[in-house]
Amino acid sequence: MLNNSNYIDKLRSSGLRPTKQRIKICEILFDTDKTFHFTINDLVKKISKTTNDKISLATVYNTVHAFKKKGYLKEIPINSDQSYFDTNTSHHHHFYDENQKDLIDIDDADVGPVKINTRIPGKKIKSVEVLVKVEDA
Amino acid sequence: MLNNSNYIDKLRSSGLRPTKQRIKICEILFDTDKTFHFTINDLVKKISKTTNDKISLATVYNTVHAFKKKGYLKEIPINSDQSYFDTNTSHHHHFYDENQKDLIDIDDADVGPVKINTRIPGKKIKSVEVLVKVEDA
DNA sequence: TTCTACATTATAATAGTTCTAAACTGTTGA
DNA sequence: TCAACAGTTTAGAACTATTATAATGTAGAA
Repeated sequence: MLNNSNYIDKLRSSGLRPTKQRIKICEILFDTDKTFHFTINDLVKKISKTTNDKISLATVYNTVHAFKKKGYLKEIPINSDQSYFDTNTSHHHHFYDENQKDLIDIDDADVGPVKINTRIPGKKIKSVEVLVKVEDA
Repeated sequence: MLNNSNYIDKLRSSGLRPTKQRIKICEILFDTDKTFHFTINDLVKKISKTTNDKISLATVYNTVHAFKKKGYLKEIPINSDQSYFDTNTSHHHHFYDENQKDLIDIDDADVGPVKINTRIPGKKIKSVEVLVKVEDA
């Protein structure tokens, strides 16, 4: 678990000013061993639960986007409606529970190697993501 | 290539009334050997290019959703902003060109078998989709 | 043809996200 | 230390994609 001064260093070293809003969001997102998935809405709720200071919605968006750009968060493509983010930035895959509308990590090691036997000329592969949709058995 | 009376049969047999708007949209979506990807916006533009009758936006949404529900279209999860649909409803995967914001089919046969070595208790796998993000080499 | 249920339409409403411009605050350097 | 600047936050407006609404229209059955 990191403490605030670690977050300050982390932010500063990535060229982001360590403001109290950003530090607070760091605490919520990264102050745990577990990684998790969230929407902006989830994050806003979590902020209002854990602090009395309100952080404006625009700041939450700005911060999440800044963190995504710096590689501290990953965005996960799920059927439209809203953006899901993942604090686990390592390469891995996902289950998506269509009944519970819930995302669950799949460790990279739990997915056999994915072979792509075709290429697009002039393009290089950036990532290969597997989304496994599940439903009640 | 199908003609209108085929579309009328197709619609009727799936319990959708063959209205002229639906037939027009069928022509645009299915009147070609090739399958393709589109957003609602793309489709609206294509409609206004190929006909003088205007089809209201609400009808386009309704029709696309009806077709999706009937299995004539697939929705593809790509980073948020808007929904992508695919006239290719067979099982297959996608390249997503991050520079051109373009989707390209990958034939199922061009992706080696994907092994998922973990399960969620009480859930069964509905689909396994691979999204390969590419960028300029 | 006439009736009825389903479709279409324009428009309003909603939800998620981004923009804007003013106020605020970390940081730098005198 | 403190002023000044550049980056940040903020509230609210604006924007975009999508869905809901309620009136009008139309396909198909009798």
